[in-house]
Amino acid sequence: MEAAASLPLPASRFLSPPHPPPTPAAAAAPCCSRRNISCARAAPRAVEVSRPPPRPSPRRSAVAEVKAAPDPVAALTRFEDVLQTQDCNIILRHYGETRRWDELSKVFGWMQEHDMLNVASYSSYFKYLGLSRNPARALQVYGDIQEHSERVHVSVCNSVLGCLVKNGRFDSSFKLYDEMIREGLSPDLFTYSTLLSGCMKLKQGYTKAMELVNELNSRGLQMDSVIYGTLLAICASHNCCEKAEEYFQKLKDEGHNPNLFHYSSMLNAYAENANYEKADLLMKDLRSSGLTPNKVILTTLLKVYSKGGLFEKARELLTELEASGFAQDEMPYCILIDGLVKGGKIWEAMMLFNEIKDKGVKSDGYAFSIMISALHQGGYRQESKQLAKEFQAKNATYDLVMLNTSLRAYCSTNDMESVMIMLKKMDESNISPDAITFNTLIRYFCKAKVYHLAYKTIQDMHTKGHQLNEELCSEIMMQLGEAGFPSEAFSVYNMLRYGKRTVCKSLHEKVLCILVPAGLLKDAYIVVKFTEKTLIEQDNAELISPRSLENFARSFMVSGNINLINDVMKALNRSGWRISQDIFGKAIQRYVQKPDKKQLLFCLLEWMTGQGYSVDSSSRNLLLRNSQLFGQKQLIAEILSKQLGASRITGQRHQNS
DNA sequence: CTAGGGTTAG
Repeated sequence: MEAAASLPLPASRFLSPPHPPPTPAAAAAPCCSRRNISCARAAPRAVEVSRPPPRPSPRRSAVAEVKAAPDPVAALTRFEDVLQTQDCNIILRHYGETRRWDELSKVFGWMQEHDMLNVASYSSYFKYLGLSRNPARALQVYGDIQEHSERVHVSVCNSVLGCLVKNGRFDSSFKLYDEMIREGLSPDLFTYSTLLSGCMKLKQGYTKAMELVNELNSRGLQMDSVIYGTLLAICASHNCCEKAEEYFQKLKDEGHNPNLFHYSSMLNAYAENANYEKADLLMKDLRSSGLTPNKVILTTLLKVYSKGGLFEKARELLTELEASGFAQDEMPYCILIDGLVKGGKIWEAMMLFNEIKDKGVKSDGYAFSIMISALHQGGYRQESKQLAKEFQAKNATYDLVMLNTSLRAYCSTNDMESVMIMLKKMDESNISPDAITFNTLIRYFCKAKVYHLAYKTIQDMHTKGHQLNEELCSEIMMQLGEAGFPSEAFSVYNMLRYGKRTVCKSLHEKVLCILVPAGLLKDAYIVVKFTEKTLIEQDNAELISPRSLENFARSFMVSGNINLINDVMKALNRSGWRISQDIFGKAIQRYVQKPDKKQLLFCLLEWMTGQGYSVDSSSRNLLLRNSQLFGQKQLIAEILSKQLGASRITGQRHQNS
């Protein structure tokens, strides 16, 4: 077990040529040799007597021929009458094992058409769809299974769930599992194991894992050693140290011997809190139980010491790792470098970084990214950029983290050319930017005062479904307003508003102060209406100051869309602001200029009466003077007198308050 | 001749 733990994956799986020699003899060789061992003792003579004729059966040779054919579908069709489902499964697995995904799918499609699928076919196909990173196809094929007994078959279910988990589709794996249960799946230990391994990288993974453990127990299943390993790993990565200790003890109590997986997870749990005393005790326990620490154990212990600031001990341990040949790649050095940086010893970290460069330790860029970030954070911008350049000059391959790290180094030294090179690299390597990338760029474009680029990047970030950084974006919203791009500013406001449940209260007022002077009154009205809605939902104090509301109202009455005037009045009133007579006066002036809107005018006046508002004397005179324009002289006079009467009662109340 | 689980780094 321990030996297997530190061994890499079987190399042959990756080194085997894409088209292995299809000779039946070679394919059968391992099988024969295994049989010889057992058969030699049991019945040595029977082999000679009962050996079948060397001539292979027609089914066997058909399988061999399809495996070797350049066009497997054509070959399958040729042998349609000979092959059975289990033969096709052999062929399917062959294309899976040799990683020929295109042929794999074609063979599966052919089997589907010829109604030659059984649970084994599905299980295998889902496994390879997992390996070829195609969970969507697995979901689709699973969804198309008609036969109920196949849909809830535990191996079919386990394989499709495994495919999802392997590809990071944790949410859909849990959803699908619930569906399977509803349809009648009886999950086994492997089902739970598969789902639990999905909890490892999930933010709410610990809670979900506890749910699954309860469920597993209530079904009468017993946790095995591997499940305990998974659980310990989940506890460690979710910083539940005490829970990890509890499970570790339970594992022992149930008669299991902890192995190196369990110990390494425990160490990892202690590393999170830098609990080196407990880690040392655990190491004693490990050795006394007869286990030998492997590369992972020693590396994780190094993490405990590094995080705990025990740099002397960490150094010693690193030397031990080197002596054991466990320090051939940069990982253990990275752990110590990272610890030194976080402990404020940036120059010691730098020295170790240089040391591994001199030693020629194999690097994937991790050490570079740690140092580039460390220098950046320490304020050594130029040095940080130098390292980024050095990495770039090595012509190494980039991943997302390395790109982000380099990008930040270039942005903070205002090296636009290198920024563009990084973006090009990102494109070429098909790496999609994440929130960090976007925010780095937005911050940079903002600082460089290239607001249109900042805006474009915000838009891009929003479209790709990332949550915007409110502080940064509201800063750019202001800048866009100042630079004469009010529509863009409003668009940023909307992206913030729709992206988050709550935004900072002052955001609404800020955008209003951009929109009103720019004459974008309809947009300003949308802002006011929205805050009115928020007021109802959150029941809190004013989001927009009376002063800004008044500015908006005045502008709207003068030049806003006349058809919306009444709506705006109502919205203003609902937002808790007492509309001044001056504003009503402006509205009435507008209506007097447009007599065909008389219905709207009447509505306004009626509404005012209902709300206890009244027009001032000059508006009153204006209306009476122009009442013939509206053709309803009598009606206007009536409405006004009713309003006057009403306001004598309520008006006083408002003045007093 | 069905699927299938656990440990370390930016």
